[in-house]
Amino acid sequence: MQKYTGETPVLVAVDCIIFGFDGWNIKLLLVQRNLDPEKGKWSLMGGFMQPGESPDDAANRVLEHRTGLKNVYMDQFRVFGGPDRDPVERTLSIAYYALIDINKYEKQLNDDHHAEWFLPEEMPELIFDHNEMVKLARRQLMYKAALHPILFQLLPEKFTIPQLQALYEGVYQTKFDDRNFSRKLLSTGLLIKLAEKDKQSSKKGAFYYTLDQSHYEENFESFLNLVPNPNKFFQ
Amino acid sequence: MQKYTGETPVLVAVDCIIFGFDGWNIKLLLVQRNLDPEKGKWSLMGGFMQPGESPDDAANRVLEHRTGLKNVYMDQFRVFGGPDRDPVERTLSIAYYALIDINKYEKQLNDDHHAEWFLPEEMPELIFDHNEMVKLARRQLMYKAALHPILFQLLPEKFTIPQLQALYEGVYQTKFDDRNFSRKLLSTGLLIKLAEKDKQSSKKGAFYYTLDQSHYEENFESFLNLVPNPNKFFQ
DNA sequence: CCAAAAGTGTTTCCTGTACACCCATGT
DNA sequence: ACATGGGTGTACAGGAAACACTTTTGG
Repeated sequence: MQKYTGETPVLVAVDCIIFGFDGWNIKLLLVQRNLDPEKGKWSLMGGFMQPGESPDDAANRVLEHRTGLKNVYMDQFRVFGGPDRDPVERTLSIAYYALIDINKYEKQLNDDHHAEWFLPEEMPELIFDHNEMVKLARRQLMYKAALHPILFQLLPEKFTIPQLQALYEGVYQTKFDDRNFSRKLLSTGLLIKLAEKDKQSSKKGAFYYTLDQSHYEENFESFLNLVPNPNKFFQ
Repeated sequence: MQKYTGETPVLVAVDCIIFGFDGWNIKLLLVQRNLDPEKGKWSLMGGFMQPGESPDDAANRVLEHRTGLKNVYMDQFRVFGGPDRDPVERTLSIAYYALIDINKYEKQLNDDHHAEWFLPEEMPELIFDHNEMVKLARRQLMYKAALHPILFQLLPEKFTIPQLQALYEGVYQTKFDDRNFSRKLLSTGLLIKLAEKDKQSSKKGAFYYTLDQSHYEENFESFLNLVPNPNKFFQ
């Protein structure tokens, strides 16, 4: 077989920044690295791309292996490729962020792999350039979630509007006006109201909603305005 | 030196979708490929990432080598990594789009490298998955230019508002209202009016403007609304 | 009956859009 | 004078944001 001679191949890895939401806070899933160098230190979930795999395949495999979840929302957001980013050998990393429903996550795997959920403020130091990856992923999430309804991916099938709001407030670290928030979200036409109420967090109870899947997919690329004054977060 | 054993390295390339604007139309710069396979066929400008180079370095090198231009606006927008995308050998491609001032481009290099500017509608078939890359790059350009003032990068130092409008109309393939367009752009505070007028295209003449560089950089990440009814392009 | 949270109403403001008109000037 | 494009003025509609109030129900 013909080859491109004289070119130097490099290793290619994928790294996943995995976001979850526990009802109050956004959290990140980290693992303790099980190979040298930096064995035992905290890192993102990642792995090398295998022959026959596309980068997306690799990212999905890593995610399934670590969390037991398939068909997860993922966004490839940046390649990290500085020549010295991995001290062992030149490795290119394709970074993805993933949004998962924390309730579907299998705790069993968690323990097996020495994985743990962290609040962004309480994260330990990570290996290599993983700190930078997390920083960029959080920014990217804020950017995209201001325009597109991706945060639904972090919630269970049915959820209440106050839950949804708590999620947005977690991502943007601000309080939003309750009344405007619910009206804004309802006006998108993305939500289907259910008969059932959640009575856990209040006496009156909040109605459950689900996502209108077809409407969601059709208008996903359009610009919405889900966050008040988004520019204040990007200046 | 320690190594990750058992992992398969792959070649990594960068490919650049280079946009230019000749005053009336958006154009794309393509080259005739000078190595096998597919020698002589049209392709994007690309090259392999070299040891010691980051992907951004590689993209800048390719661009400078082919156009003579440095410090060009580039955006890494997607990795193309299907296992069979290059028939010769597994190659990952990191795709960038670049926006250049067509007047600064050196025609000499053009001829040397068998490069040519094409209208998007008149482009030849390209090798590998380059057609798909172009398609995605054009979409990405529309997306980003609706929110951020990147299209200025395609114009010379000084330009008139009608020129700017023609550019936007080229990118979105629509007519915009002249009066609203100029008012909207002026209200961004990005433009500095010059004393001089361009009398080429009208008797009254249109004032030249330049970009307020500091304002541009400071607010680059904020959302602007530069395009009327942007959602119609993404539904 | 009161407290606590859900969620609907109302008003104000501002921005995006549509459309009419005046301006400058080379021929 | 007049045609041709450049640019400003105006008027309206709809959406975003600020703030008030009612509704529900467990204790």
